[in-house]
Amino acid sequence: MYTIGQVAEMFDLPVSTLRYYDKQGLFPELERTSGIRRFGDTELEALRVIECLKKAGVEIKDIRLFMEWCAEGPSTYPKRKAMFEERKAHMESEIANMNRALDMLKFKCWYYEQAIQDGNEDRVKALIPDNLPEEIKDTYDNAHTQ
Amino acid sequence: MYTIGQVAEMFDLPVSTLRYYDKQGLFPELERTSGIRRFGDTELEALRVIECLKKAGVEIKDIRLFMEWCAEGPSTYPKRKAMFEERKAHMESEIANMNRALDMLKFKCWYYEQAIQDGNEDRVKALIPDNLPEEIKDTYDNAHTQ
DNA sequence: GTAATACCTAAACCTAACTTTAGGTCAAGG
DNA sequence: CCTTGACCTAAAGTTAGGTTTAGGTATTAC
Repeated sequence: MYTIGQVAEMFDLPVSTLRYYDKQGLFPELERTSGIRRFGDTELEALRVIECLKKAGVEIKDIRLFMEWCAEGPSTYPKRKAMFEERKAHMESEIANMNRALDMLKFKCWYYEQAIQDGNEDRVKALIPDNLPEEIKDTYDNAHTQ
Repeated sequence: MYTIGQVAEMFDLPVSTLRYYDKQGLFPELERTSGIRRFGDTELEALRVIECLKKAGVEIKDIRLFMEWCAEGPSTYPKRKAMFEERKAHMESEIANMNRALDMLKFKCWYYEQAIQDGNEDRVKALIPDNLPEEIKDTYDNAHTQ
């Protein structure tokens, strides 16, 4: 069993954030002794899941839902799995989006490299979109589809 | 030249967002005729860049900076390129992070699939972290490094 | 002539996820 | 004793990126 301060240090989070998570219902099984929060294995595992779900872009209220399902027992396995499946699909499309944005950035880097060499944008502008060199053509195409 | 309403339709953005962008200084060259905004090629190109930079996680105030550099001319090419380079690096690490989060999600999907089949988490919990089947081991390892 | 539109501004409001503040309890150290 | 530090609460404040509201102008449609 750990105090809020110890957990804050372990997870490198401010104490205020842990209190906030608690208030949002993210630790439904959290115990207290004379008012003081006592974090156990359940809460540490919850925090690991919270880190994962936050990275996956899940809102606090949906994380709370998940934690409530965990407290409810095996009958909620399908719901929990469905939540992860939905997030997985969402994340995959996010990553695809970001890869397109990344290609735009790569193209812009290349573009300004040319502009710096030429001292102006005239030549490089004239290359777009049909006379780009092979080295950058795919990147451009990928960045500008959809 | 286009009105704000036409541009809103072209980019599928609310008119209020365009006014907000203007107020934030994202169109430093925007002209007006008797108070009415007139969007030209410069502004349409700016909007394309804004979409790109927003996807890349750039804040409005940094986008403004970029637009000001564009208005300043060729002397700012190196600054502009540096901004894209910095964003590119940032984005690459973001994508790497997201791929790790994705692996966590994949693992959780697999985990709950097992739990559903077994009716409890006992067997699957006992497999972690050293007795995982080949099919999921790499995913688990990738998700739990760092 | 009047009503619906499209434009304008300034300022208030909104949401998420925290953080900060103000005020209070309790135990240990000097 | 009294001060320092770790804990507590409720409530107000913060930030980003908009959105909504209230009030006004100008043009077009009937």
